[in-house]
Amino acid sequence: MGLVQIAEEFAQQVDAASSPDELAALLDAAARAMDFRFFALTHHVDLPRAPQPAVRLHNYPLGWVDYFDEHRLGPCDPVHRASHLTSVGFRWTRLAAMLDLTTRDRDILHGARRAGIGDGFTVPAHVPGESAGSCSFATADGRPVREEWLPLAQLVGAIAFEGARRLWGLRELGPDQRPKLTDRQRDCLYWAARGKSDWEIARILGISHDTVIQHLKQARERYGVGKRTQLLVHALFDGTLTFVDVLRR
Amino acid sequence: MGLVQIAEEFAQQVDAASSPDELAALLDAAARAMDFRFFALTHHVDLPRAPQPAVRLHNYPLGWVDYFDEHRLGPCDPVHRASHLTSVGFRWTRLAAMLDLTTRDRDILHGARRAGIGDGFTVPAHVPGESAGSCSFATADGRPVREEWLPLAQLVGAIAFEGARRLWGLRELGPDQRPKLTDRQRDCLYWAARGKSDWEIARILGISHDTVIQHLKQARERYGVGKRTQLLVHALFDGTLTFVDVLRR
DNA sequence: GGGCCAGTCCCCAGAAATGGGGATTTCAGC
DNA sequence: GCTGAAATCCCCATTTCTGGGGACTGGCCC
Repeated sequence: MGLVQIAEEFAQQVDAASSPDELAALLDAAARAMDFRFFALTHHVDLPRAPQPAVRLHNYPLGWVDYFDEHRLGPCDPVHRASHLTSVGFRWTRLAAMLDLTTRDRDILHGARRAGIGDGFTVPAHVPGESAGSCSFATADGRPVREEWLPLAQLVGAIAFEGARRLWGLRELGPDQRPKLTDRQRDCLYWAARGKSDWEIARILGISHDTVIQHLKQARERYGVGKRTQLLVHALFDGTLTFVDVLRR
Repeated sequence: MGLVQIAEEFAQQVDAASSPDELAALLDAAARAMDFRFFALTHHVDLPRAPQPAVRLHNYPLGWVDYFDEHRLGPCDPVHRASHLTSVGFRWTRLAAMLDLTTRDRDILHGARRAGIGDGFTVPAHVPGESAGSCSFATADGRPVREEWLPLAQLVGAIAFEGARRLWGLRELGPDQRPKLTDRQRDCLYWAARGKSDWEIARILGISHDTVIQHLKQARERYGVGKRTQLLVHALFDGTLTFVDVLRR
């Protein structure tokens, strides 16, 4: 069976999974099939204090997990930090080239090795507005990473992360929970998000100041919020606006 | 040659490419190899310090590009909006399920069809705090998307995006140029994002109204923006805040 | 025709945010 | 012991937003 067929089958199984445990089992099997020993799919947060729900699935040795949590490595683990710098998977051997490794980083990598974790490959996964995350695969210490599996690992990691997003309900909005804005309301909100005042928006759209106020007023009503900031967050969350829209020059 | 071999070869070629034109040629060839006709790699950037040209590589028909620009569709293209809601590639047929399509959205999709663009597949890509974008592949109108190529399209899209980041020099800017907020600034922003007024935040945090104003003032300065809305967008984009934080009840 | 909705415009009063000045304390790092 | 950053507090004036009232047009659907 070709690698891509494996990826497709994996995707179907992930789609069918209905619990984090099932997803973990699928990842465990996939990791082993690719000659890895460990997997770790996680949001990069300080888990002990993070607001739920943050994603974390793995089959790392317990000793390592305890160490990790005790030292609050979520946000500072070098593998996680490196995964914030790229959009495709990378081998851990490239870490030193991607980051300036500090003494502490080296300690962390050493600690992992002592816990039995060998070489690895990490697939970053980011969705704007959500915690940064990644899906890593690692060999048992002493065993090499098999290059020929890495493209598949990239696919499997991405698919698994998206599956986790679904299972954790990170973007669930009830059937008709999504308020709809009119085109004009969205126009106004778009410029408001870019930091324009109502008066400036009026000039940009060629309508009166009062009309802009009116559109934004109604947009707030539709989302049931009273503040421009909340309106913006909701619109970004449900895809009415995107970061690209708002941040682009 | 297996699909994964194609991906590996593509990755090597992208690594070797030394100009956007070369990358475009590689993408054109890859798209055709996957039975697509068009590709479009758009890469929108937000780097307050170093103004970067936005990346746009594509082989769309000129008529469509003109239409797109004339009507200033950039900010509202539904494909771009959807690409911010997921971490894996999606077929355009799923757009309606991912977003509420407005009349204008349907017009855009119609316009694309009239310009000869058929069905497509879009791979989102995001690096927190730095850039977001996507790589799309589309068939000529009337031709179906070949499902069996989509896993490869996912790989090719991701590799191409990362190649564009390299070619546009985005990776050399150093990781930690982006603004960091102090704990207190983040506390204030967190509550501001949830719609609290400065006065309410002061009561919640047990500090004076003026101090809250001060923290938010300095937070705006760090991001180089003048409005609360912009501050919020930047913080969400680079992961300082997440939707989970802000929308959780 | 009547109802509904999007879009446009107008008014007002009060609350909130922004941009400018200041200031002190505490604590970590050199 | 000095420096710098963070956190705290205070004042001012101005702009901007929010919530409350209205009104008129042009489509669309039944």
